[in-house]
Amino acid sequence: MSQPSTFSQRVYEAVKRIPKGSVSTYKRIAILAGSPNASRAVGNILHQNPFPGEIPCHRVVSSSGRLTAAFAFGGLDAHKEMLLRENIEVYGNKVNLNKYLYRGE
DNA sequence: CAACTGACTCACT
DNA sequence: TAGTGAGCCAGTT
Repeated sequence: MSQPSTFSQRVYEAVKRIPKGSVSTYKRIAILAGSPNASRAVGNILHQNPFPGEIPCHRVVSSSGRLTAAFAFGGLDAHKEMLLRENIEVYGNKVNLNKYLYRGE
């Protein structure tokens, strides 16, 4: 736990770090995981979602604040509902990154 | 071991 | 504004 071996492990940790009421982008997670260009890998890893409930993947959106259409829990609709539940306003299928984006510390 | 896929992003037309 | 192409990374087959 002190030394996450796989990139995926680091991705999970980064996603879990996102505070409630905030969102993060795949790119941001990739950077936190150690690879700024691994945005694709992040999406793939989250899609596997080995720990639904522990990994708030619904707080992870694309770089433009767009929600994912292939959400593992039920689709874009479920994704939107979860964001609304976190007090995050969703415009159509997008969120205001300028307002909800978690900039880390 | 090599190739393909995929919740991505950026740039150009 | 919208659509297409190329580049990058990790995991799976």
